[in-house]
Amino acid sequence: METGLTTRAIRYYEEIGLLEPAARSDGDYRLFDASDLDRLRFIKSLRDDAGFSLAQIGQLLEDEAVRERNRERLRTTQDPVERRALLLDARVRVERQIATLEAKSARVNEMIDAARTRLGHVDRHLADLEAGPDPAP
Amino acid sequence: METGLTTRAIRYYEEIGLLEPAARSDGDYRLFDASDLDRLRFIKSLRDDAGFSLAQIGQLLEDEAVRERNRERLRTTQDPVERRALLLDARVRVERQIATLEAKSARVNEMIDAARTRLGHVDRHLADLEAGPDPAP
DNA sequence: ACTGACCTTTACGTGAACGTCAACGTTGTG
DNA sequence: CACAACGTTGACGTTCACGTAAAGGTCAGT
Repeated sequence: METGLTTRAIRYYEEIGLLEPAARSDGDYRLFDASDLDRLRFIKSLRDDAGFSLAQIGQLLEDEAVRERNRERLRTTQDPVERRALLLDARVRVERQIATLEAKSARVNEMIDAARTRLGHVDRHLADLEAGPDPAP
Repeated sequence: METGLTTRAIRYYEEIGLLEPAARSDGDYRLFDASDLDRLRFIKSLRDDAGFSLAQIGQLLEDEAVRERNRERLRTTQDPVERRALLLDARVRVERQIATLEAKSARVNEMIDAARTRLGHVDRHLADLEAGPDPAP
């Protein structure tokens, strides 16, 4: 597949409600437009690169969807109380997301720093070897 | 448990060789010292926070172990050819680790940025609501 | 119209990462 | 020393995220 995902994986994502069922051709073939492909690539990246479970990906995508719906609702209501409620709800969702993501980022960055330090050590040893093979004890 | 891991999980990690079998008491109870607990917490963090699979965690830990052994070997050999080989091997390992980690970090940071932007929007809307409820169209 | 290469669903299989139960031993506490 | 509350090892069960075969339909090319 174009996206690196198998047909089976896409079907599974539809089954568990991670994706809206794709459009179909006359002969029941799934049809994907450019935005569908973007979405699929995004999911794959979250899964492979960021290491999220499908459940977490679902949460993130659903929060996005909720946000879309809330934007719509924000435009159609003038009631300040409801507007405030919608916005506070949105704020809670986004802050929760950020906290989750930052915990992950912090841990990964710690590991990158540690690895960089190791790389530095290795390179220093290599340079030593190049410069002065068998130096004085 | 102290670490948030269940007994079963720890047993499983021993089974698959992720951990060296823990020390045992007279009655065959597992005994953990402080460094064992650190190690367990580290694994849990990699799993939960960073989202690595146990296989990946095993790779990272094994690379660490290989590095330890190589350090030992480096101290005991003077042959520049072997020293160079050991160091180049170490370099490849570390660079592969860094690449993996940076891909993950980049993706996560993208998502954090996106989330922060959303949070900014939400806060601006909330501020608008606070300042001027029902402004002129 | 036919072939081969695609797609479809249904349904069972699989590997990872444990959970859970049974049967039993150990250890701290009254 | 009794006993409740912990631990131990099998061994089977479960959830997630698909893989894979079976039985068929579809589409492009000849």
